[in-house]
Amino acid sequence: MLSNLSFSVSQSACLKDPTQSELGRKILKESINLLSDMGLEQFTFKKLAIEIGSTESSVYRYFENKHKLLVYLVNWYWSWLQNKILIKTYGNNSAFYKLESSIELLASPIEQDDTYDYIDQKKLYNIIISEGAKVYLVKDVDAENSQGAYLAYKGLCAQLSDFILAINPKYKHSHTLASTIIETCHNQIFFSEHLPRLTDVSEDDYEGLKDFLIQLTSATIH
Amino acid sequence: MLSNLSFSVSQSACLKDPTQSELGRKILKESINLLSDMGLEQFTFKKLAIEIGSTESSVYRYFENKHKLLVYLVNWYWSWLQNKILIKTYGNNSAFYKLESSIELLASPIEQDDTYDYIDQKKLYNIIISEGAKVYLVKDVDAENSQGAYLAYKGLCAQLSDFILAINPKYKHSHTLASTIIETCHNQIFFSEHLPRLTDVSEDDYEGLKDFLIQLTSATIH
DNA sequence: ACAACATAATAGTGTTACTATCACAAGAGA
DNA sequence: TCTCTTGTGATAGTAACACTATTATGTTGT
Repeated sequence: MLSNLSFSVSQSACLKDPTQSELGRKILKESINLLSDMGLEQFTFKKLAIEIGSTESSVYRYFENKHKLLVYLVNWYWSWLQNKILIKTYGNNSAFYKLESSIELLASPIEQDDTYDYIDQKKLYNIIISEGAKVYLVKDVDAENSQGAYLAYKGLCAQLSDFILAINPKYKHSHTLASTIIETCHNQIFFSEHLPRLTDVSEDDYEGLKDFLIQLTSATIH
Repeated sequence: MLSNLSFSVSQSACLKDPTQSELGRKILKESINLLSDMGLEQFTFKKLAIEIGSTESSVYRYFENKHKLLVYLVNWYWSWLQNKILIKTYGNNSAFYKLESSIELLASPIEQDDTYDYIDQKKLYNIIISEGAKVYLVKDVDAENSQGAYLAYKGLCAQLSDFILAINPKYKHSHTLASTIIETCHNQIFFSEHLPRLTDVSEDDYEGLKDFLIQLTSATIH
């Protein structure tokens, strides 16, 4: 069954696999709640420890610091999304359908997938939109990159790039366009919620955003 | 002379106008150096104070905190850039030329403009690319927005939006496309330097980036 | 000569981001 | 049963950070 295809999350961001223990899963669950509520800057391991009824030092056994925890969560999302795309585009559909489906998955409010009860995907999606870029907008991006911190993002980008090239093998900017689609999606949702003068997308108007992205993509490729 | 047109920077981000005193100008100059070198997270007022041979408390008389200082600098850049665009597109040129010129200014290595000797524009451009998004990716974005922290960005976006509408008055996503162009420009430069698998733009290949953006824009609008 | 102002110098506070150590409980193997 | 490991809790401590407050000093304008 394709729908049961599992995916793996890179363990390079954590010291110990948080999915394998009760405390680890509580850390994931509660950090998603707190990050989604208060944002990365206000979030601390102290607050998290209080929330899960544990201690700072216990949290540090799983993650070196809050940035690594964010990297883990963002990677989880990228891996999960790529998996969703693979499932949806499996089979011999047209390349354009595949790209369109990917954009739809990227720019859609998440439906909860209860396979992972320690991950609230709607809240995780909020975190991606508000905090996602912070995983790479850091001084030691190169060091983290060489440790594989962004492999899942690159995988997703490569996937979209392949769909683009299948539509037009001569298009020279498939990766550029792929990452533009991904980033624009999050930016525009953020703008629609907080800086509406920067966009024509209305709050929660995912259809409008999809239309924009699909029209932009297909016009650009051809 | 249009080239001498002056521009004003919103003073809402600072407690006292830093351009009006020797210490204020030193704060601007040295904070640009430090931010460009070490990034926002490692930057502190303590380090800045040492660098300018002053004290933390003196710096606090100009800016409430380092985030406000970043907001000031980013606003300075947006205002300066919009001014550059106004100068370059003045007169009855075609709308497409105006949009193309704007993209060129956005996606170009800065030539130093020595009118403001306390602002190193090349370093400021680096800060925009690596830290720019952090001015709005914060929890209290709505509060800062209502205090006018992003007026310059909105102004620039409105400017590009007008050019887009002059080309095709029926296009429904002029603001969305405008902010997409701006954000994509910075993202892709960052990717080309740090995460090359996410882009086809090579490091320092500003021409390639311009070509991508102009082709994307003109294909999308028509 | 005096007032107003900008800056320097110093001190202090609460929080953050860790690191270290020790104690304890559960389970696994000998 | 004994012991060894593993995971967790409890406690303590440190350096840096993000401020706030106070007082002193020097400079400028009237």
